[in-house]
Amino acid sequence: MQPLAICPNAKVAVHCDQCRVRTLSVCGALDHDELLQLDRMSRPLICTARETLFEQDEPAEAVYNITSGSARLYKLLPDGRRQIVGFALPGDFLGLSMAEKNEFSADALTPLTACQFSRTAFSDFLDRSPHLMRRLHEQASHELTMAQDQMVILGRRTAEEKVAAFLIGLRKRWARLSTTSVTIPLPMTRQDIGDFLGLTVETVSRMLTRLAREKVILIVPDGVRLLDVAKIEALAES
Amino acid sequence: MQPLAICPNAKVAVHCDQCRVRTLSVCGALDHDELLQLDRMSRPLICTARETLFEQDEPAEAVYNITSGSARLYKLLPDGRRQIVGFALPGDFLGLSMAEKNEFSADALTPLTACQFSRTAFSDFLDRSPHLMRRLHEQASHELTMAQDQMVILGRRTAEEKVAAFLIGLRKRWARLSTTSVTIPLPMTRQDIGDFLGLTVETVSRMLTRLAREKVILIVPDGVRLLDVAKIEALAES
DNA sequence: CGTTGGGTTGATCGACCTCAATAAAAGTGG
DNA sequence: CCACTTTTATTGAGGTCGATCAACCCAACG
Repeated sequence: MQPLAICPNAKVAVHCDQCRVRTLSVCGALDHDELLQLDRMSRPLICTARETLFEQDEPAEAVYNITSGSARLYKLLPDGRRQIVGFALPGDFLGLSMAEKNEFSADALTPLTACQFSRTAFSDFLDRSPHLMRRLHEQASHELTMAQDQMVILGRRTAEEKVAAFLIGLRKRWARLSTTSVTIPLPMTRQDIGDFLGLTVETVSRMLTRLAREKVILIVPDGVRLLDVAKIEALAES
Repeated sequence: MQPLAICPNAKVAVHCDQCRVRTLSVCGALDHDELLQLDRMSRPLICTARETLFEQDEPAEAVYNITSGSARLYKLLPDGRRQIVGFALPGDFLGLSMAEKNEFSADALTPLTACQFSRTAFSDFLDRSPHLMRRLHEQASHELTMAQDQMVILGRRTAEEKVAAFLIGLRKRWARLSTTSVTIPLPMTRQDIGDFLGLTVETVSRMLTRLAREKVILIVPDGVRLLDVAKIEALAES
């Protein structure tokens, strides 16, 4: 039987009890019985890099529990300006608000797998499972806290601090998923980082280059390695 | 019996069934029975302008349902930079996340009244009332959506657009509370607006002056009057 | 009255953006 | 496997929007 892996080239898990992200995700709140019910409701989703999961303002037919890979969540202005409101990693739930319309667009940064649920079916299930409801709310509250932290970064930090805070924040999130590592995978482009931090590609590149020149980080393929964690945390300090 | 008013000089309502913001707030989800229980748990809170409700990183002893007046919610950086993460108006609930520590500080902009609950008692009540849990989650989801909209404003909009979007956003929120009006009360200072939008006081002042010079708004004591709603909406358009 | 906090306005500066060129990497089809 | 295109990343030169610094106004208030 094929286990669910965080690495992108995995097949979808056959059963929830083999899901590597279960304890981290909203499903962690469920007992065996509830898990079976939910399992029957889920459809596996496998998509390739660059593929769109859903689009801003479209009716939200499904909700998703990411099991592997990563995605960018973004809002577009009419003139094409883009703000990335978050990056989704394995264990993250998309559709927390159960709203009828998508608040943002989402597309895969890497090959991605997810458990997909009909939004209405999931919402009904929610009414029968207070545990899950509470867990979903905790997750939403956590997202809200992260959004508020991001507001501080966007509104009151310099370009260098933004990039440092971004790396530290991402490191923390990866750490929950795998063993803590000084190497931070960056599945997104510099443009994506810029659109997340309210900067241009060029400024992101310059700041990363500066940090590398000062031996604070080492730029590696598809990521960065932290050389001086104390220094970068000082830059990012909240 | 003294009714609960949105205007700041009101006394606290004696009973929930006279609360002017009940249908707008999380309490709107409750039936008569539940409302009575909650009523018994609540303590009235009356505080003056500038008074602090709670502070960032302190243990969260209480949660609040604002019944009149307004407050600013903000995060401080060690060096004194401030980011206002939101303004609380009547009907708003503070402590949505039920977290043990406050994620931000809050202080009153005007004289303010609220229903105060022990956080633990409210949390216990939540476990017995799925309606309220769901309503709280809806509220948190709404806050999350607003936070993401604010991220777009902070990251990808010009100073003029920021100020326009701020006015339109606040207008929408006041409209829920009172009859729609072209006059928008601004209980906060220019500094507060700047710290909300990632601008300096001077820039906020200049942008308001510019909008006034172009006859888009009229600056009045403690607020602005919208003269050209179409134009300001065009500037703020998402 | 003097004091204080909030608001406006002007002059100057600089952090980040824009535009442009180049390099490096990743696809793509023969 | 290699030309060829496309995408992504880097670097430099110059411009601009909003910040900074400073002066001043005004209303509230003891």
